[in-house]
Amino acid sequence: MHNLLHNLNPEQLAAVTLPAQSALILAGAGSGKTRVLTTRIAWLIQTGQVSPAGVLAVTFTNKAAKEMMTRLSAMLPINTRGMWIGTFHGLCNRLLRTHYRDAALPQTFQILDSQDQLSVVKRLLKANNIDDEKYPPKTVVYFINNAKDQGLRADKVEAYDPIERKMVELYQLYDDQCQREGVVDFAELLLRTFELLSRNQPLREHYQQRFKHILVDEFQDTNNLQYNWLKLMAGHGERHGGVLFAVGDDDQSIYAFRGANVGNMSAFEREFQVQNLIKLEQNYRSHGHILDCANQLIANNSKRLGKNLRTDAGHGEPVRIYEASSDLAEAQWIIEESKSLIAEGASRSEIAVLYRSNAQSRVIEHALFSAGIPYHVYGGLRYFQRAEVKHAIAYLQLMDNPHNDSAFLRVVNFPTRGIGLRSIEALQAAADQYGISLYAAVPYVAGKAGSSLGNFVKLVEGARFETQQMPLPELVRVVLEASGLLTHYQTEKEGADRIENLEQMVSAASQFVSEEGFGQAAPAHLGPQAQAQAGAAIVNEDGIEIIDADAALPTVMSPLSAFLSHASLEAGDNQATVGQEAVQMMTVHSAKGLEFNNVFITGLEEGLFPHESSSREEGGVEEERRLMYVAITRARQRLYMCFAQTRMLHGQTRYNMKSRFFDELPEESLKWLSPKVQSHWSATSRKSAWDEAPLVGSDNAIAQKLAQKSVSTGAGWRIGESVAHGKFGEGVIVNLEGSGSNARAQINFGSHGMKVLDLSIAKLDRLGR
DNA sequence: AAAGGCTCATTTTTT
DNA sequence: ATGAGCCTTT
Repeated sequence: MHNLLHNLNPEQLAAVTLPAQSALILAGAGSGKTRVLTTRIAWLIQTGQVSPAGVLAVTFTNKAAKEMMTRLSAMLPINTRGMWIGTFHGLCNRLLRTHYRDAALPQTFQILDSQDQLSVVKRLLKANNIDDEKYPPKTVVYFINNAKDQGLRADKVEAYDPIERKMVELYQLYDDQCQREGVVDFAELLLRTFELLSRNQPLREHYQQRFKHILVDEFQDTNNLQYNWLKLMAGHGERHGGVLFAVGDDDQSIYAFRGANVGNMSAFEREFQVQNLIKLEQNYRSHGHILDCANQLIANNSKRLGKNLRTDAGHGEPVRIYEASSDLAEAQWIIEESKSLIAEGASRSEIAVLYRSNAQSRVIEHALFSAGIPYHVYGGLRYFQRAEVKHAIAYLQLMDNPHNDSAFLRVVNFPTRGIGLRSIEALQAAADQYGISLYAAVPYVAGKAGSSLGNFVKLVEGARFETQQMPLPELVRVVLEASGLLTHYQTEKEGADRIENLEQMVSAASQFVSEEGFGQAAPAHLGPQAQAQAGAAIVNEDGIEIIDADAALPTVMSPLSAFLSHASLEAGDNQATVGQEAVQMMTVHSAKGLEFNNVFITGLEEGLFPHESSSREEGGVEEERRLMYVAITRARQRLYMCFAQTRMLHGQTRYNMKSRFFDELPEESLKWLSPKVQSHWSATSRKSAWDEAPLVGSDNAIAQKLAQKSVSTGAGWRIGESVAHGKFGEGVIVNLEGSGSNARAQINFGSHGMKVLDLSIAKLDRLGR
């Protein structure tokens, strides 16, 4: 036991060893949050306060869940595989698989990913002749998900205008359609579980009594449904209840746009009468200057629970700030600095380039590529989302649940087998008429179309029959062949990568089977204890028989069903080159939870970061500031920030002011690097027309304009330059016109708007550094 | 059924 | 500027 608690600081120790009461742990960035969470679980188990089966640990991402299990395994000699550690969605899936009957779902229900959900809605709009201009599918999806996240079914949503009434109607139709198909979307997993346990008292009490300790990670990211789900599980306001241990950081709440409600933290404190609030403020990650920046910046937010990070490490290097003349120059600077970091011995994977929006990555990628520096861009399509993989999955889905219309439509004519639009329309009509799935409607379609469709059905049935006794990886291999997918891509000229991805699915299946313990004869792979339990009914104190989820899971789910859930719930990696020794590029959002020795925060300009759309939303700028806080706290040793005077965005040149966040940082922790002014005007190493234009002339109209203007005014003002005006404050010169005494400047004063000032009259100060 | 042309939007993302 | 989705053409 002493081993476990060894090396914990006083706050961490207090959090880990709290009594069995609800607690809120305010865990600052880099304060050892995951360590506290996992050590708490280990300590509870080791001291005999709870058995591994009595722990429920909830995370948002599979990655976090996996990490928790790995760390826990290292601390205790237990098998964490059977433990209830997972994402909200993964845990709900587990519960619904077991209690599918009570949840009114087919045993082989399948999970729609966002793409599939959108396609269901599009189909629905078409089938009901609804104008998709007036009701854009994306908006409808948003409406539905939003309602579900609030815990509301269609009959409970209040509509205030005809549009909303129609939306509610569509919501109902959508749910009906999903029910017919035997599919559930992500939000449905949670809502269905919530409703199941709300209405089924014995079941609810069973789990409430079972889960003595519930632990939640990233609590600030919970939405209302998730919070209510946790309340239900913890038996809040009920006789049977576990203890809720919530860990989060309100300063790192950056997902309001997808329904996260930071207010859940204070709600939890109030509703659970939390006596144990512990702040983890000791930071083990960043040097002093970096933390000072983070602290001073976030102090500008009004709604905070309050927290200040401290470190024992020294000040370290000051934060270096660079004002680039253009986005290209910004990228070039990042290259130069990265090169010297690498020359000093920094590993490339310890350099991260962060940006507010994905569009910014392009220029930087280009510069890194030209410089021959390997890089890796986060984001993009994940493995299970790639078209060819989704096609293969669709065949598997049809074998397991033929009523999944999305899967049916995806592959009924892929590879092409002469089933065109007309056949599908006829089939859809029959399906609508009888209220059945497309697959089930096939026998009702006569003629040639009927026979092609019939052949497709035979193909699926045949594959199902043929693979009945096969281990999962072999099954996948057979389906890849039988579906014609492999042959199809073999004949295609650009198909090599796709074939490779398809082949990879066989190994993904092998890996899944061995890692998740879903061998063909499932119970044999479990430990003796689980085998004894498997399928056994548990009688609770009310004398009601309940099949507990972990006893029943392997018997209730075929390896195929399990693999399909896995494909939906864990979309896989996004690139072939994982873990390469490469510079890491990502949005600030995806950097959350990561840390690097060297971090660049780029594009720190008004309109970009903070993003312009944030000023329109209530609390938007505060969320942007938290985002900036997350960005800063990713850095261990060196932090770089930069911005550009001119930037290409959406095909237009923009002149942004530097970000307001610079004004919120402690000057003594910063080192402003004077821009190499001539680099913008005379750089010859760069091929860009933009940079070369003033020297050699070019057909780049904007560059020419720029060059002429800067000469014609003679006053020395330059487009992109920052200035200060007595009345309007700081601004950026966007354009220059006229010359001599007629010289005027068009200046963007941010919140004071765009002004055209006469340069011979207006008093302007240069703001260059 | 594939290829080429047009319009349109374009913050952030996991499950 | 760029790419995705949709529509037209071959």
